[in-house]
Amino acid sequence: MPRSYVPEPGEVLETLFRNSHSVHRQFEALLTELGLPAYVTGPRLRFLITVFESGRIRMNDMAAKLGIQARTVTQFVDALEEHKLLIRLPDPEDRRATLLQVSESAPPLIAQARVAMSRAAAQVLQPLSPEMRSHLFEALRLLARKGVQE
Amino acid sequence: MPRSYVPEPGEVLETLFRNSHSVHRQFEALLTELGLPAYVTGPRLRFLITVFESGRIRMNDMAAKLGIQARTVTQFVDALEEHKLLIRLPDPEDRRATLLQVSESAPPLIAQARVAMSRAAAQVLQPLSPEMRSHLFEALRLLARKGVQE
DNA sequence: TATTGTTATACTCTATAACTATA
DNA sequence: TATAGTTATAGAGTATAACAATA
Repeated sequence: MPRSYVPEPGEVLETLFRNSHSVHRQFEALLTELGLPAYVTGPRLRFLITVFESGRIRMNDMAAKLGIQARTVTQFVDALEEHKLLIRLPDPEDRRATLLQVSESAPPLIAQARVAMSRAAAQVLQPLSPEMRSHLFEALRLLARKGVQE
Repeated sequence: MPRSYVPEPGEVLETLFRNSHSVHRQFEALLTELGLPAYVTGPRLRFLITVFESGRIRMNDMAAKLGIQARTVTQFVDALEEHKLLIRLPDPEDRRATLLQVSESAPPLIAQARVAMSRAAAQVLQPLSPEMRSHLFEALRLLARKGVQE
């Protein structure tokens, strides 16, 4: 296939779907290999890291930020709080609201997870040249920006 | 960010994870918009299309092909057979085995789904130039090849 | 003994709808 | 009346383990 081949959009999407499962599995396997507990799944990690980067954030805002329902947020928080990675705080400005904050044990776990992510990525991206990796990243970054807008 | 920036592998993966949820949702929404029934989900469609492209295939081989467990295959087949999209045939060469084949009503539905996939992709990939789309496709194709080997 | 697919069971991610407490 | 979060419930995707039929 020549380098200038411009694929049908549907083809690109189909390729993306076919791969995402295998990529996710490789990633979760590496998390386990690095000694991270089984309850630290991909989505929970994404949730935890988002809270970590936000400092303190309302549950409601988490729902908006991740594009999930309030109910789903409650479930993530229940699971992460049970494992002492997250704490709920009352919002002093609105007694209906709840603020989230990571616990003291979260940052080391996040650091470990990032190592896992790095290794998983290195493994997954190994067949790509640095140039292609750069292209892929730029494409994903643009797609991400669009995702935020919707 | 200059074009020659080569990202950390972990960064690429994190971007991929952050986006895949939003992409999947956009896709499923379009499936519904095009009038496809709600039980035709992404994974089921992937399963159905794989059988379609194989002609006749053993359940066991489907598990290997998709990287899922035998139990999970049974579940997909149960669901798709219930909705008359797939049929089970006894394998004449091995009485333990079961062959899968799509039903007559599957091909039109697959065609419709491909339209949805095309539109979803066009929508998702809109922010990319044709050149970047081509790069993205090439990268995904290489990653897919690796996925098959594992 | 090993393999194919199923039954039994469980966990995670996600959603909608009804409800409680507050605003 | 509207909003924040929870309880109740459900469906989809995935997995492991035990089992029956067949090889």
